[in-house]
Amino acid sequence: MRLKIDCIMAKQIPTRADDYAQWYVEIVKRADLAENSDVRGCMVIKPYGYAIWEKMQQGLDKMFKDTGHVNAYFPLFVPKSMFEAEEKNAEGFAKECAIVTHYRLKTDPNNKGKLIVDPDAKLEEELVVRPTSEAIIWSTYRKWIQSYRDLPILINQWANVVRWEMRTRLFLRTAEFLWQEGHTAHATAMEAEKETLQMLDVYADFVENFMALPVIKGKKSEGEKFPGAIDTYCIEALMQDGKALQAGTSHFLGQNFAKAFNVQYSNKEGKLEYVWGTSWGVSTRLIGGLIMAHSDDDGLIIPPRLAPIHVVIVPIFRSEEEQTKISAAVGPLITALRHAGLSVKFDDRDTHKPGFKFAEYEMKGVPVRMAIGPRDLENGTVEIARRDTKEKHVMNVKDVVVEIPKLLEDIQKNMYARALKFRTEMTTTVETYDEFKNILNSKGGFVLAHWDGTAETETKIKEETKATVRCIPLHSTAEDGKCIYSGKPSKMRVLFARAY
RNA sequence: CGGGGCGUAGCGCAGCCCGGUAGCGCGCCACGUUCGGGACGUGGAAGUCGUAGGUUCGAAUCCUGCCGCCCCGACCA
Repeated sequence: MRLKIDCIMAKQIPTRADDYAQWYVEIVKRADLAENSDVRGCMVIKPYGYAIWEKMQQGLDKMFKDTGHVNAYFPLFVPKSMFEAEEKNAEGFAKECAIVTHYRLKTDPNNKGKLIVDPDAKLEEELVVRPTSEAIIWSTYRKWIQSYRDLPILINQWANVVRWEMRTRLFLRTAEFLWQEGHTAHATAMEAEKETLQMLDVYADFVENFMALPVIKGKKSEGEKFPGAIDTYCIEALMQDGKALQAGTSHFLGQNFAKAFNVQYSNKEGKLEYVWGTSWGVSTRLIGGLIMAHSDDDGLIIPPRLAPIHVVIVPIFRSEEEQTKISAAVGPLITALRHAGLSVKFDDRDTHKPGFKFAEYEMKGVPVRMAIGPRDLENGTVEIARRDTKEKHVMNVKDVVVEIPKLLEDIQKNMYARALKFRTEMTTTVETYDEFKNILNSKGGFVLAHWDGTAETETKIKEETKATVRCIPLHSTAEDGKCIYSGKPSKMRVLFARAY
């Protein structure tokens, strides 16, 4: 309470060290990314936040297309009987489904101006609001697939889904969220497995190169895998508070959905076989990860490749005359920078002072700020400030168009390097359960430890420490050891962490 | 669903215990001075006190019902 008041007075937000969760919420709100709506658990994504999502969409969509996928759109509603066809999938999501039971309202005869659900308009069959689209998509694929010639089907959809979570947090877990879900169908298991891993690589590539966030690729344990999948692969990223965030998943579905929806094809020998499937998705949760991984106590820091605005230009003037002169000088610069493919904002509002604008764009995480005042006009210079390090330096106007793109690249690289260094420092290898607990309670982060591979041990560790097996890393070397909990033999270390 | 808390101006809150007809900060509007790191002064607008009922001469304040939200837990791949 006291902290809150102080923060408002000082126009500052709680620091990460003070209260990480509150810091996160304040960044989201003050950077104008999103806010809680009047609908329980659902957020309004504001223009600036949505612009980041659009950047993510553009980056991912191109990568999907480059790997042969096309976009399509399937219905929001799934008839209950269809939803329950794949048993494990249905069970896994049953507890968090919103269901449509009626199709009409009517005026309340006992309460003027109010509406009630019309009891006569009960649906013959309830409609589930999709928490994920495997069911509706596989029931459609059934109609599309007869022969091996119809395969593979490589489809992605950009959509919203609803999962009625008990507790929600802006971007990280909301009742409705935006995502993309890829759903592919293949003739062979090998091809489907290859697709699963290919998309995992696409996600890792995107998160590392666009979001500047290193990830660990791995496989989920039996207990953590997607309901209805044979194998779930994931990428795990580390946030600044030492907790892990699952940034994307790619599932090898085997023939589970093909069998549930009876999707068969004739192979070259004329024999009927069940189709092999995959699904994979990332969501607006990535925005939450972006914030938690990179931002600082002064606000958001957006990696240039996802920044809606690359460069903001703040003119410094006292009189209208000065303002006019600066605008004239800035004009060609803006044109040149835009020609270089950059998104440039010239903030010449005279309703706010420069200091206010500096703080505002720092809060919004704009990678590069350029200030131009009377002094610069005389010297033919501008002041350049980079958001990631807060460093400022004076630059000749003639160098701007060449130097800014280089600077943006440097910021992108620096952000990745910083996040990688953090993750490296926050990854600990332990041999004993005591060590394991100590690390979790002192510094947190990723912990590499031996595990016997059983669900019982996983559950016990989770109950006792709140840490879970994030994944069984794909690229780690086999190493004989003993499970930290049970002492049973283990062939390799797995990645543990407390997670979002 | 269990435990706790809160609904008062756009936002954040005080007032409630001890009933007398609503206040503070930020924001907003106007004017002036400011403008190279979140400016200041003066004036101003803005609230059926969540909702329905009860007690009372009188209710933001006391009582009861209802609604909504938040936090902790359970839940959440």
